[in-house]
Amino acid sequence: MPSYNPKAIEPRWQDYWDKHKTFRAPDLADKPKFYVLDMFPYPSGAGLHVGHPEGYTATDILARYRRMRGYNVLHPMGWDAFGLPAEQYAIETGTHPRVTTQKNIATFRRQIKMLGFSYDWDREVDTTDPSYVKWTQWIFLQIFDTWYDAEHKRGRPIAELPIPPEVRAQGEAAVRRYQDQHRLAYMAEVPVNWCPALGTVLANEEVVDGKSERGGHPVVRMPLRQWMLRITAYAERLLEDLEALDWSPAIKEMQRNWIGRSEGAEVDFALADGGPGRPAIRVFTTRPDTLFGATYMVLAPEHPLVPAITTPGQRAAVDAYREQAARKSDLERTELSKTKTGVFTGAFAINPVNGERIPIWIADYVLVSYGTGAIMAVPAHDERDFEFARQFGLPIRTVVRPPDDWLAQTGSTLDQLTEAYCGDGVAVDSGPFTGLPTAEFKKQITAWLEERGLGQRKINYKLRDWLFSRQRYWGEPFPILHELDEHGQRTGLMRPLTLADLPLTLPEMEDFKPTGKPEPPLSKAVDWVNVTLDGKRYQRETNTMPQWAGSCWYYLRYLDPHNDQAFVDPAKERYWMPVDLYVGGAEHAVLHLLYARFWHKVLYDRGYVSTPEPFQKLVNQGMILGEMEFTVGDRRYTEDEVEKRGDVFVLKADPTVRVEARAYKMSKSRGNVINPDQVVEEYGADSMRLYEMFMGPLEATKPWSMRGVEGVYRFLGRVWRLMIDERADELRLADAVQDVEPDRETLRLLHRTIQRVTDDLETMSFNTAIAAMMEFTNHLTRLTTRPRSVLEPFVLLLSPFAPHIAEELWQTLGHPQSLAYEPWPAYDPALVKADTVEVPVQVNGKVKARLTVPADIEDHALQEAALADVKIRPLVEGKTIRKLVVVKGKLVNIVI
RNA sequence: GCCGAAGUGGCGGAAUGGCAGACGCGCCGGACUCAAAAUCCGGUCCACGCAAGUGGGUGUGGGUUCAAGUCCCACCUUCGGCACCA
Repeated sequence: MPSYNPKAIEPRWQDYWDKHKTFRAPDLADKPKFYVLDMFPYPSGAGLHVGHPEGYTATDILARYRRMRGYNVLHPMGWDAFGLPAEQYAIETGTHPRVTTQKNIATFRRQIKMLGFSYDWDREVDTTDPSYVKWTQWIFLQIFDTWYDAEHKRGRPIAELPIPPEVRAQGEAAVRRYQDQHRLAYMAEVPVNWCPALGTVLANEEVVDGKSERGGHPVVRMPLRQWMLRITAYAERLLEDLEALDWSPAIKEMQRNWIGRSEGAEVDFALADGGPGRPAIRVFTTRPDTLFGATYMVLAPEHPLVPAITTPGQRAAVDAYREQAARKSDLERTELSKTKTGVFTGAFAINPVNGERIPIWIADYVLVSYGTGAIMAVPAHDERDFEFARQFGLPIRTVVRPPDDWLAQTGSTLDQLTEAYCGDGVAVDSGPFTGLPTAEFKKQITAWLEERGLGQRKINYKLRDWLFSRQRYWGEPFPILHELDEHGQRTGLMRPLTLADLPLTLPEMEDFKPTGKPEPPLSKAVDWVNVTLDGKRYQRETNTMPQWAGSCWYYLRYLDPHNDQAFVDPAKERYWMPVDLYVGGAEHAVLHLLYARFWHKVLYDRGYVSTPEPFQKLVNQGMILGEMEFTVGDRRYTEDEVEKRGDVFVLKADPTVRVEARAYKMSKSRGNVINPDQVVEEYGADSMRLYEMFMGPLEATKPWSMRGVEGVYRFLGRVWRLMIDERADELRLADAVQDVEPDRETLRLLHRTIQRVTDDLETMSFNTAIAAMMEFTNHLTRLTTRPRSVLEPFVLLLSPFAPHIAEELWQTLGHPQSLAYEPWPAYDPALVKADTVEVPVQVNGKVKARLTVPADIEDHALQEAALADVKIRPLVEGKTIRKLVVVKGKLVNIVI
């Protein structure tokens, strides 16, 4: 096989690496460690997508590079294998999800192995494996066993939760209930997103525009008793600790927005006309400085005080509105938000700052789940309140003076606003606070309210507690038993399983279909559900955990995947953590990363991990789009049929027809999906890897191009021919390869290339690293004798990118061992420098001449040479030189 | 609407404030070949010109600077995220 034949080379080296366990990472080595992690895939039935190898190749290159730099590299792969699609498929075909899942994993493993990634396959994890589930359940029990000590800002064992004496006085059951209310994992009756088509409840995050994220099925709201994780307790730390992480500003911002911290005040509005016993209405506001402008209040329709305050005359209208709101999904609530709706309750409240009576309304633009579920409405300074006030003819009172140009621009006057002014300003019409700027007002009014017991400073978050249960079969069972009384009814008390009881595996069931009701399929496994323990009867929890559970800690299991005594050995955890580089798609920017960070912090508080954050550096690879398409309406054209005229593409045949030229997201329906199997079949894994890295910056969205793959394939062919005799029948070195000293320029270019590739690897600029190697290859191609001392380091440079061809060449160059642990080539800075350089000479910033001068030329010599140049002299003669800029060894600019 | 990222040849893209377009694709020409493919060599931002050359050019308009794709201000477009969060 004398010509480059990846099909012959690649499987052989993959076998070699497998057999020799070349990439096995020793547990605890003296070497510095480097933990480089990919977001593990969900093994879907569709097989690997070209998007997967993009991130995997990037991390693989760095893993191989770091090994050569002497690091102990941890580079693992596994399967996020619980999840809806496998179960959906199972329901449709009657196949057990375990069967489908294992089949899909086998496909994914084959495809990933065919790309030659240097994973330590001994560390492979599968979230559905009972030995993995065991520890997912164990971690859940740790969360269950933890309460959040707000004072010390950390999670602590539930046994350390202070029990108020009045609770203790009520006895053992009361204490347990009190504890259960404070656990980080707790059960609550919550309005959930019930999806009838999927037969499950979905997390808020799994609902997009009122439809299920998977499948786009409609979702309705209904109250249900569910498991919740108290992620909100960690909101502040999740926010603060972002600071020190080496993540892209975009992702950090997305997480910050999701957490949605806002600072303000809670203020109590007393009910008018009420006796001393009537409760006050508490609102949250970020603008306590606008209290004097509050002209009405709004409660969420679900607010618990609504029935109590509604006057008889308004009851019918209020009840009707509440019922209507309850039926509406979130989608309908927002979609119909063009015009605001609401109903007056008939009740009035007293504005605490001025004693004014203001009406209390209910409206669905106020959400029961945020803040206190009630607001004070300041229509002059809040867009939503302004719109509502207009709708219902409520008074609008300006209490912050807008800037004059804003008034002019909007056509407003101080008394007649045409829209709400939401900016800062100086207070007007605000009693004793009139004249204060917004920030100062906020401070003073908050203190004023606190003194009088009317309010206090308050921080609120958009982040909600995490709905953690699903009504599905294919997930981790909760390791929880519900206590039954003598009548077989649940008492509400729970008993966690112990480590010895784990893993609690799924019962084998003939029928794992959803029940069609919010009753989980596991409830049908009667034998499994009913348990007697220590003479007491229990029922197992029949919900299962969501897919996120397994992915919240898999990066820890890789450290010690076969340990059956602990989820990870503490010494190994200390050695490897944190993850030095985590690469994956931006679709996980918020949820997976936030959930994993939350679990990690709980484990950290409980002393099981040593770092407060799991992922030190995070990089999101960009999306790979399909090939460029030229379309007019639905009609597609080829590149040859169109041309560019000015800024747009038109048909060659009819230039009046404008052609849409762009690349689209790959999708089955569009028919533009690229299959990695085919690419590897045709060009080999090395070309696939190289192309995905050469397309452009890792983080950019970029279109696929088969011609581009061909381009890098040709490059590898050129590299091959640099060293291999193509005409020979046997694999042997070309005659041009000789043990001679390289010429000066070749040596310089070699060192320059080492420098460029090394620097680019450090900054993950893979595309330019490849360009540098291409340039060097072009130089070597022109040489008739090619020194071995140049080719060998070059092969090492190439090896992280295209490992199969590099191993093959390395072996042919006479090395019997894999190059995986060869030292990375070093460059000599002295050799990188050229002897002479070309320096442009500008006159008034325009290049007019070029000088070839010694690289280390002194400024004054360069200046003289520039002025003396034949092209420059006539341009400057007789003119006054106003300024002369000399950039050392780089450029001369003469300003006249 | 708000937040974030990005706009450079026919295409993907490259450029610590210092020669815009590296590298690759495509295209044009040449060599090799009976021929083709493959390969190798050369050319390829646009306009004018036989040429030497001249002028223009990094989404638009301004600004800072000896010098701006790069820095500042305003705007336009595309992509991604959030979206009644008080």
